[in-house]
Amino acid sequence: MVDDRKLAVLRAIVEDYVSTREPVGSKALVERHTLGVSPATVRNDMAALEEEGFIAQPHTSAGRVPTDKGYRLFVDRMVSVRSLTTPERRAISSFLDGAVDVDDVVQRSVRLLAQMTRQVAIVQYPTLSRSTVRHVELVVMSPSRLLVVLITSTGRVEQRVVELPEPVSDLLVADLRARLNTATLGQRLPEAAERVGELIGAVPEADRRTVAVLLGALVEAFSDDRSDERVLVGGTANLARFGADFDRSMRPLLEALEEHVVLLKLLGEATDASAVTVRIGAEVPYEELSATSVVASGYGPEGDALATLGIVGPTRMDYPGTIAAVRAVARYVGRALTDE
Amino acid sequence: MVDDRKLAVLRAIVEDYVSTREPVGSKALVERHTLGVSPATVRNDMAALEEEGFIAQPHTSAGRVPTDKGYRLFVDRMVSVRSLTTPERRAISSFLDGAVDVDDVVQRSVRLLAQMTRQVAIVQYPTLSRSTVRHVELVVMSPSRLLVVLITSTGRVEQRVVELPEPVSDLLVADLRARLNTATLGQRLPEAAERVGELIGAVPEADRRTVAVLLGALVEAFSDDRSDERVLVGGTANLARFGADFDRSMRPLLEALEEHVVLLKLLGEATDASAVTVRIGAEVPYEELSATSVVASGYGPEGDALATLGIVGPTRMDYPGTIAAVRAVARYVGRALTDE
DNA sequence: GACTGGCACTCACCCGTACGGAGTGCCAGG
DNA sequence: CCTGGCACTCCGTACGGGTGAGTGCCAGTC
Repeated sequence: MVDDRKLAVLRAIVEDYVSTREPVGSKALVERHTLGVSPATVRNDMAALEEEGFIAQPHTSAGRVPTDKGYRLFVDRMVSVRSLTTPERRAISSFLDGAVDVDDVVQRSVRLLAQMTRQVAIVQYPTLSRSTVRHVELVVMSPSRLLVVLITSTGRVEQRVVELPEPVSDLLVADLRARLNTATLGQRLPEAAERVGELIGAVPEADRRTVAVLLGALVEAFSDDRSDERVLVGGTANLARFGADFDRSMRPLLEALEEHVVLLKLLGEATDASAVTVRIGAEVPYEELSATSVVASGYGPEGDALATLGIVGPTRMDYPGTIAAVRAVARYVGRALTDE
Repeated sequence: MVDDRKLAVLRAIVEDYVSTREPVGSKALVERHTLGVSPATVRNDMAALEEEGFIAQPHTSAGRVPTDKGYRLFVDRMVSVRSLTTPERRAISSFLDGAVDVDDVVQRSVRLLAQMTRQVAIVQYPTLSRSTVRHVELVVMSPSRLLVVLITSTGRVEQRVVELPEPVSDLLVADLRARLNTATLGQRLPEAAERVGELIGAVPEADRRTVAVLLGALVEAFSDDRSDERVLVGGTANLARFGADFDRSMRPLLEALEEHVVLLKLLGEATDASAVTVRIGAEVPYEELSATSVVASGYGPEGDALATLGIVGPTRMDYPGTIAAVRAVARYVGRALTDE
């Protein structure tokens, strides 16, 4: 039903519409692309494409516009992700390499993404629960006050001061420190939290009450997921290019950008660090955002998905370019985090 | 020259224009306000006001619109800041009281401010250099690694791990800890940094080299002013109400909102925690933002200006309401920070 | 002298109409 | 199966007159 030439026509329509923002007609199409057929033939193909819901007419006797379904087909069947040029790669890595800590990496990424795609960029902070334990430190501040420090694979430092019901000996602390590190090193935080819970069995009966408090604090530090909800948004100024369809598409988007929980849902679950997800129009899980698309990707060191980043923009966007940009930034951010 | 009735006319024009967004004419004015005179008289006053540059006509035979100078006069001479009603106060304090830490206070404030004023709200994080030392802690992690913890009056915790060139004795650390705290407690950070520098003299010759490294890290923690540049923006969705004058006023504003340095300059120096500053149109230090006004105030515990917060909006805004809101939020945020 | 009512004038805005252009669907012929 | 031709639809724009809100000015009144 959808033969090669119809696909070519759809591709041409999508490309023209994205660049001109205007419904595209059969005549203009054959002029700008080398389809090798006459406008009349293109019209027939268009009628067929419309029949199947890939394109639509804003009104009778107007050109055609791709539908969500049309973009979907375009993205699925026709986007051969171009790899970036060497200068582009170099620009990205030099931009990210200057980062001094995790926060800085995230900030730079969001800027970079916004700049490259000319869309609104969203970067989720590396999820605590997906990162692993690099080091656990117990520090005696006073006989009954202990400082618990957790350093994760992404370089994040979490710390807690614990007030103990009874004093603990340095010996016990040293013992615990050693046990904790061997038990949790390299583990993901949720599993590490379980291991920590199990350690209570190895403690002398007399100290259990005190140690339980201490371990409790540590488990809490492990499972503190406030950072899961943190995202950074950038490139809002690119919204200005939305222009006319203001109240319809822009207002809800601006509202969504303030609700970080919404944004996280938009980005979706990070599945695989190398897979770019594209959600188009109605596929986006918010009705108000039915005129927007989301292009997202997981990212993380060594292809291990730590968190998600992506962009939000009008359904009418340059998918090949955007997908390439998101994929590239995700990859380089992953790399930058590993080097930390 | 500008007698009472002319002021009344100006006030009426400002109020009507703010609420209707349309040039206001003499007839409509006498209908909606009780000025006690006829339209013709109002017209004469209007001509005088226009002569002096307080109002202007978009085109001949149109109503009048306040100029920047007109708003300025309105704000200076006619805004009697209404105090908030008891329910309003209660709402504010209950909203802020739920905050758990400094970050949370700032986040809640920005939301509150955006909601109350229906404008874009900006809150600067409490400036480190203006807060005081609550506690300094030195913790031995291993013979040659020391953890330095600084807790400020606003509840912010800064920490550094210092690698020492040589091991230090617990005794020396205990001594330093005591000296540090007596020397810096309650001091503002910049002064505290100086005191710390002076301490080196009291240290035995043999330890100086090592201690210098340690004190250096502490001074750095004291003077780390990254937080000075941190601001939080909220209520961007309120920009949608700008509506028509899109590219002229909105795009530059959206761009400015991404540049935190620009925002800090917009908010201006916090002078006094109780003084609300109003910058109107061309008074704003950026040409692109000549269609916007900024209402800002310092805030801090006990009236001591720690940092600044405020809103940005169109010159056509409800100044009395906005000023009241900014003042109130600044006051309550200051209080909320003291309670931490 | 200050205020008022009246009057002529000026524009922006809102139609209704007309028209050109781009685009479509359909059909007959190669 | 493709193509050229043709009639039709409808958007966008331009033009023109009518309407209404608003102004400035002036002569009259308290």
